[in-house]
Amino acid sequence: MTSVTNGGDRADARRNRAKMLSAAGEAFAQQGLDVPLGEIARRAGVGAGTVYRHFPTKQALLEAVFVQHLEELVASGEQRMARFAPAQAFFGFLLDVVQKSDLRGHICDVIAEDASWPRPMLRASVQRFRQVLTALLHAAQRAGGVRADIGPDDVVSITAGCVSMLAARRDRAAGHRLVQLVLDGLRTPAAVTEQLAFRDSAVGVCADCGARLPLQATGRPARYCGATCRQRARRRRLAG
Amino acid sequence: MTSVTNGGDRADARRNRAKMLSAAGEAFAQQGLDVPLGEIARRAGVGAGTVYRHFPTKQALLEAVFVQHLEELVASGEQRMARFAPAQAFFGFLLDVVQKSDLRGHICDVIAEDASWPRPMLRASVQRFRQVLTALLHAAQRAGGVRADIGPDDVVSITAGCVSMLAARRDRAAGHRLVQLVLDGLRTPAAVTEQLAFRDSAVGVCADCGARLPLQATGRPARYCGATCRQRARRRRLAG
Amino acid sequence: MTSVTNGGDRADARRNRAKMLSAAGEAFAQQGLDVPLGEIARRAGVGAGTVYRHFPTKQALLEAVFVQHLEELVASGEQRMARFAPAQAFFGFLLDVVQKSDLRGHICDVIAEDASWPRPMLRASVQRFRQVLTALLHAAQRAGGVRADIGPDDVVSITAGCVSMLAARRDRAAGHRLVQLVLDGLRTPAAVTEQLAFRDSAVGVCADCGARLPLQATGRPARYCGATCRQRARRRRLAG
Amino acid sequence: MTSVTNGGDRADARRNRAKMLSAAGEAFAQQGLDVPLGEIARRAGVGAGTVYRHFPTKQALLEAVFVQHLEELVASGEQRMARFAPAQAFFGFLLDVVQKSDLRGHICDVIAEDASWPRPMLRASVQRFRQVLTALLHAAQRAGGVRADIGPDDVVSITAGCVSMLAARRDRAAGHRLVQLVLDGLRTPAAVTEQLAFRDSAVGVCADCGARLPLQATGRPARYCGATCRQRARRRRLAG
DNA sequence: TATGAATGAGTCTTCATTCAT
DNA sequence: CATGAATGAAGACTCATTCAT
Repeated sequence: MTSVTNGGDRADARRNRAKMLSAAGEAFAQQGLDVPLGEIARRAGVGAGTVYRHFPTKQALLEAVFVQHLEELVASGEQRMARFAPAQAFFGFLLDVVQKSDLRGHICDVIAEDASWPRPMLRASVQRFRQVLTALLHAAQRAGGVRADIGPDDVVSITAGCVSMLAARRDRAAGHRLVQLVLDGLRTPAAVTEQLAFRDSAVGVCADCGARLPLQATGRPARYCGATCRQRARRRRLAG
Repeated sequence: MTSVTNGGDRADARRNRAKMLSAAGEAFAQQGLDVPLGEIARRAGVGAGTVYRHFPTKQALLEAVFVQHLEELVASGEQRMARFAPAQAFFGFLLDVVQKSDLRGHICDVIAEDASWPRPMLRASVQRFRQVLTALLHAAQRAGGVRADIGPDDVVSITAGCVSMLAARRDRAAGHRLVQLVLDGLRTPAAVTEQLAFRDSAVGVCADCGARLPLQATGRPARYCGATCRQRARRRRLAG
Repeated sequence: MTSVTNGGDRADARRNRAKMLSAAGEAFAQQGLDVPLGEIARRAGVGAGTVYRHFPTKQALLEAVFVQHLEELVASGEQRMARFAPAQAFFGFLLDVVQKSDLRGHICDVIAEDASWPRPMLRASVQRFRQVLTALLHAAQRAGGVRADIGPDDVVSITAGCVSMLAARRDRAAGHRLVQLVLDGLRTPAAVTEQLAFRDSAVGVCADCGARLPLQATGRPARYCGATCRQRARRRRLAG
Repeated sequence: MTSVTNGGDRADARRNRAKMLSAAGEAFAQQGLDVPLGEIARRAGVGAGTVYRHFPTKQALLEAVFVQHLEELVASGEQRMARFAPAQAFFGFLLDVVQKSDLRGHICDVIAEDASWPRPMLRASVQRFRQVLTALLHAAQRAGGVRADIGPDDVVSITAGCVSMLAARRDRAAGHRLVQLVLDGLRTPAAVTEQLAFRDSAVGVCADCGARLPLQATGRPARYCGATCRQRARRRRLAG
């Protein structure tokens, strides 16, 4: 569906395309948007011409990478919307966006609607992304978990800022704490106080996505809102 | 072309150097770090060779631009430290850093201590910058205006994030509001609640830097902590 | 995709070959000899590999196009030799060559004996072409319709020049007039004078190929030497 | 005046520019318009970047070559117009054009007014060229030396054809004879007959440009109309 | 066998850096 | 000392040709 070339039915071609997208994503993230195409080709283990067969220009390749990234985020957002409480879904989504946007912050320029990226496919993906984001935001606002004076553009900007914050930080754990701190700024003042109170006692809030946890009278207090967050936190601990 | 005295020549050279630094700063900000050196020379109204006489490589020029930028920030920070109350000085300084770092966020990579920038002069400037920042932070923390669990690195990261936020935003006023929101996250929980309360009644806090204002029983309530912030806010209103 | 019988497969292959030759001819004519092979394959509706199955290199394809072209011209020349009076046959043949060599003059390089085209098949075709041309020329010279101081090479050169003339001209009718004018230069001086006199009265010469017409005492004077020329002229009038 | 760069005052730069133009002219003529720019740079003895400093694209270089060529022709035409009798000037000019257009006929595409060459400088040169050509043609027609039913476009086409003729011919002398033959087709029928008669007796016509010579009663009959044609014919003999 | 994906050498073009004027 | 011309290494992109499916 996201292919630039139309009917590439051959299995090897599809595999190559995936290899290139993945290699390009890593290369852009590690070496910046100026990484030579030859480097991407080398990482993907193909010739330069093969890259051009699939993506007519370097710009097209970059856009394909972004499109793929956005679509993963959209899928994740839609799942959260269906499974979690509004505020939990919203903040979990934002964390997801920030953590998966390792592309040294270059993704920011794309998420922020920018007239200089006119390719229709990318534009459509950006729109879908913003739709999901807006839906999550409004639901969370209706549920009282997010300040009412915040709009989708604000959320996008804050997200972009968090990505930069993370990119500028070698210490991932510290970075994550900061992201939490910044995102907390989006909560309603009441919710902030609540959060702070809870956090002081280290009880009642998911240690990963920050969503409130149902208080249980007995048993060991839950630290995470579910298996997903527990696993994510664990991976983060292991990754250092 | 040559002036009357040898001393005049040196003055010419200094003026040229300033022209180049200024032109380079604008060029980097507007066209990114990939702007050709010829373009910078053209903006400065000098030949390419002249740029090389003053800066041995393009990298050196870039660093000189950053050094100048950092030194301006340092000077501003030292003034604030001398003139304002700790928290006010700290937050005013952060706002200053964010607003003057129009270099589309490229400055972030520099402020964040990075091993790939080994030039001693830049390194020294970065250190001075971090010293001022640390002093301001600790003073504000001792005064109870800033959360105690925040370190200098965190502040740098947050600042970098705010620059990105502003860069991704066409609407400057909205961007500024967001920056305020994020920086508020650094205040102590008590201070936050206070702020929020004050802000609701629109009294007692500088509308620009957010520092607390001395409550006066009579007379028109102050909106700004001083002439500087009033002027800055005015410029922002005029700029739209 | 495969037909019913093996014989059918061979027929398919022959049809494919014809499609490719025709597509290549058009492509070379319209876009020059630098047209990509992929473009030719696309025009022929086959894959690039199929072209290579039939023609080992692009050069070979080009030569096959020329061979086909030359053989059509040879066939046409032989027919004229058998059916028309010598001068009429000669000039008609030249017109044919010029008009069918729409390949923007690229054919010139081939017709002119050139050592850089060493493929035997092409060489044979060129030889056959020159044999026919020489036979027509000599016959016309023996018949007194063409200057005696002209050799086959001269005729080839003049033909090439006429093709260029036509190619440089958007107005086909005007181009055709010029070709006539140039070819008239090959006639014997006496014939030229005759022609001019005739042309003044618009009688006695085929209005298309310029061959002399038998004068008839009665009846409507003939404008063309035969149905072929009449038809050709008509097509030209319709094409504008 | 024809420079793309504006104030290239330095002597070495001007010399380099001339070297490049000359090298490019030869390269285009010998290897066609597809000759790599590196080859041109090599012939000129400069680096590839130097070519691009003077001519921003390959197309621009090609056009500069044509402009220079056209301006030489224009200058030659204007001199002839001032010094010779109309018909003599006209035919001498055409010979000049044909002989100097060694660019394997590629010049044809340029002389023939073509919308795909929109650069203003080239366009201006083409216009000047056509003005001179038209002036020469009309003067010769008024003087009765050229058929009245010929227009400037016809002359351009014929010239282009002659260039191709010459290009397809290794034997320069034979080529020259053919050009004469074709150009004679432009003379008035009366002039043709005259020419032919004269030529038979080898008296009274310039052996190079074909202009009539004043008959002298005594002394050795003149073979050329002046020193220029004599010299040109001699060069041609030596060149073989 | 036909297809079209992969290849990589070759081309145009840019630009940091050097150097003659 | 300033200038801007020259350099050439490097990058984006094309396309003839080969080869796996």
